[in-house]
Order: sequence, then C-alpha cells, then structure tokens
Amino acid sequence: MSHNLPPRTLDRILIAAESLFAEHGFDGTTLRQITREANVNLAAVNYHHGDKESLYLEIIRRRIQPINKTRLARLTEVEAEVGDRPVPINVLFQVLAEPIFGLFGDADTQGRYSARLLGRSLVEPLPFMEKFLADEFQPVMARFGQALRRHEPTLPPEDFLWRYSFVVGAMLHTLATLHRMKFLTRGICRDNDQAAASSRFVQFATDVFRPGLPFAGLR
Amino acid sequence: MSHNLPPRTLDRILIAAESLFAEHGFDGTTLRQITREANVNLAAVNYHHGDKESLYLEIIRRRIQPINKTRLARLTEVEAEVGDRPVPINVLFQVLAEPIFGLFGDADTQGRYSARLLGRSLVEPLPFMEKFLADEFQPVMARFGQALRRHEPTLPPEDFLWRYSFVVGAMLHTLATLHRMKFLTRGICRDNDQAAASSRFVQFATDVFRPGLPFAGLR
DNA sequence: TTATGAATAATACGTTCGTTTCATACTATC
DNA sequence: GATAGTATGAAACGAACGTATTATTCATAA
Repeated sequence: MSHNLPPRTLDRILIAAESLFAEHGFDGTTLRQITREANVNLAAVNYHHGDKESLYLEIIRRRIQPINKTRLARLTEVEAEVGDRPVPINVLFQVLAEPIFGLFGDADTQGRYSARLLGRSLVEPLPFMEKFLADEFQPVMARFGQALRRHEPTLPPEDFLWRYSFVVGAMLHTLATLHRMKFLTRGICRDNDQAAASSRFVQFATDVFRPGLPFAGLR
Repeated sequence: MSHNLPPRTLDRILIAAESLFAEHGFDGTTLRQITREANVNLAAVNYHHGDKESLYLEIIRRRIQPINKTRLARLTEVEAEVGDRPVPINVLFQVLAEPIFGLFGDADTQGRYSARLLGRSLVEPLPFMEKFLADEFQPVMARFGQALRRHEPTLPPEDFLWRYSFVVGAMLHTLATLHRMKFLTRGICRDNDQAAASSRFVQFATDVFRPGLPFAGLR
C-alpha cells in the first residue's frame, strides 16, 4: 500500500545491477554481486523484481522505452515541420542517435553503463528478451526506415538494408566501446565523449546515406 | 570404445566449444555442455586444454592468428605491387575484411560460429584475453592504419580514428549478426551470405574513406 | 495503541559449476 | 608379451549459483 515511500532498495538494485550487467554480462553477473554492491539483502532481488531474467529485462526496458518514445515524438515533430518534403538525413539520424547517446550525458556515471548495456544486449539479445526487443523496436524501425527511404526511393531494398545494417552496427559498437575509446585509439580520442560520439556518428551516417555516393548504384 | 579416426578428442572439444561459446558466450557455456556435445568425457577438457579460460583463448587464437597472418602477407604483397604509390582504399579493406569474412565460406557450418565468436569477443573482450588481443592486433592495426592514412594525410588523427572506429564497428557487428540477417531485415537479406557481406562491406568502407567526402573537414 | 501488511534479514535448499582424483583402457616399444 | 606412457572414464570435491523459506523489523491505518 505504501507506494509513496522512497523505494530506495528497489532502485539501488537496479543501479547496481545495471553497471554489473554492463561490465560482465547477464551470465557473468551473480545476484550476490548485485546485492552486495547495492547493499541490500540477497532476497531483495527476488522479492522486488522476481527472478534474474525479469530484473534484467526491467533494466533494459526502463532505459530503452523512454528513448524510443522520444525518438518517435521527435520524428513526428520534424515530419510536421517539413510538411510533404522528406526530413533531411542528418535530422533523421539526430533523432535516432541523440536520445540514445544522450545516456552518456547523465550527471553521474550511471548513463555510461546504461548505454554500454544497451549496446551489448542489442547486438546479441538473450533468448528471453527477443520478443520484447522485436515489439519495442518495430515501430521505431518502421517509421524511421520509411522516412530514410524517401531519400533513396529507387535503391533496391537489399542495398538499402545492407547500408543500414552497417550504420546501426557502427552505432551499437560505439555504445558498447565508448568507455574504452582512449585505449582503442592509443590515447587520441577521449573516453565517454558523448558529444563527439553523437555528432560524429550523425555526420558519418548522413554521409553514408547521402544520395549520389558512387557505391549507391554500383552493384 | 569406438574411436573415430579423423577428429580426435582434442579437436572435437574445440569444435563443440566454439559453437557453444559463439551462441551463449563464455559464462553462458558450461564444460558439461561442451563435453556432451563433443561426446567426450568431462575431464577431457582439463586434461587436454587446461582450464576453461585456456580453452577459450585457444579457440580464439587458432582462428585469428591465421587471419592476421594472411592480412599482413597480403598487405605486403599489394604494397610491393604499387611501389611508392598508396594502396587503393578498396584493396586495403579487401585485405582487412576478406580473410575474416572468409570464415563464413567453410564447407561445413563451423565457420559461421568462428566468425560469430570472433565478432562477439572482439567487441567486449574478456579480461583474461585483453593482453593477447592487444599483442595480436597491434601489428595489423599499425600497418593497416599507416597505409590507410596515406589517403587522408592532412586529416586530424581524431577525425580519422572516429571514422575508423565506426567502420570497424560495422564489420564486427556484421560478423556477430550475419547469422540472423534474414530476421533483422524482415526476410530481405539472406543469412550467412558471406559474399554479400564481404563485398558490400568493402564497398561501404571504401566510400566512407574516399577523400573529399563533405564531412572530412566539417568539424 | 495495536493490528496488519510490506519490507528486510538470516539462512537453508537443491543444483550445477569448474576442477580434481584415481582407476581403467589403450598404444607403442622393447 | 610385459611394460611404460598416454588417454579416457566414473565419480566426487568444495564452492557458488538462483531461489525459497521463515522470522523479524518497520510504517501506517484503524
């Protein structure tokens, strides 16, 4: 009944679990690690969140749902602004990328783990979350794909999808590895540089889909 | 009792473990699954390969070492062919991509698991293999980066590395998800289509690094 | 205050994990 | 054919796993 109480325990579990899942994966993380890190009793996870899979799914859901909601809302906005004309490619990728890269921009360091976990779990989804992810991303991908497709209406779907797959791969890889960008670039690029990642990815994706690139009709 | 001649115990373990690790990850795979799948005794893994981490590292090593060796050899070849001129970008990416995408081309289906496992373990390397991977990829990345850099000599290193990171991400993502390309594209693209993935990726990466793209000097 | 249901804590349960032990079977050399 | 060295098999180890059970504390409504 007392839902007005500060649910400190419940949130501390989510926070601790998120960072541990991001670092060690689902199978590499134990409930004992989580409860120790969250400073709660071992039984608290099962009491509040059910089993381990439910906890994991809840963590993913509470991050990705607001992001996809924002994406759809912004897409509706920009589509209204341009009227009948197609939404510019760079705007489309801003709409797609900025909400999820925005995770890195949280005041604390939690957002880094959120983004890393999303990147990890979207590449190789665990069996128990396949259906959730399919339902969750279907509307976004459908509307976004349609909007992007207007810039390449004559391109065979296969060509379009290959390019799209490469670009999504680049985005997910960035989410999953932005925390060790400095190591990967031998000190040149900074770790967790949300602004750079977001703007550079948008520019990258925009150029990939800019009509008239030589490879558009090569094959 | 009955002992198959060609595949010895040691090899059967490697084969079975590779596919299981590719599907379920390191922590998601148990030695009992592996030995059951390989039809060998549970103790055989520890007897032949030491502990679980050593087995995993050996599986990665025996796939990536020939690939990197081939990459370096081919790079030497093409560099000799062009003399003082830079190696064309598309040739560079052929050298980088074709050996690893070639894994999919094995007669049996084992290569699919090899590629998928490499894609997975190169994105989020397990702690115990960080050093091996760093040593393994250092020569390849150094020589390849130098060769590619000759096409963009004035580009700031940071710009170059961001683009490179996106392209590598696209490649690794392709390796990790090529087995469900049909699902991801709603039936349009085929699963495990090595030829398409390889040639399209080379074309994609070549266009990304083609000099004179608008975003090269935008920021 | 007391009654009551929710939250926390302590602990135990049954499994399964990676690894080890030790006995047995095989293979090649003399 | 005995023997030594290698490989396999059956079983068990302690530790750690996810989850369940039970008891206790706490906050609030009656």
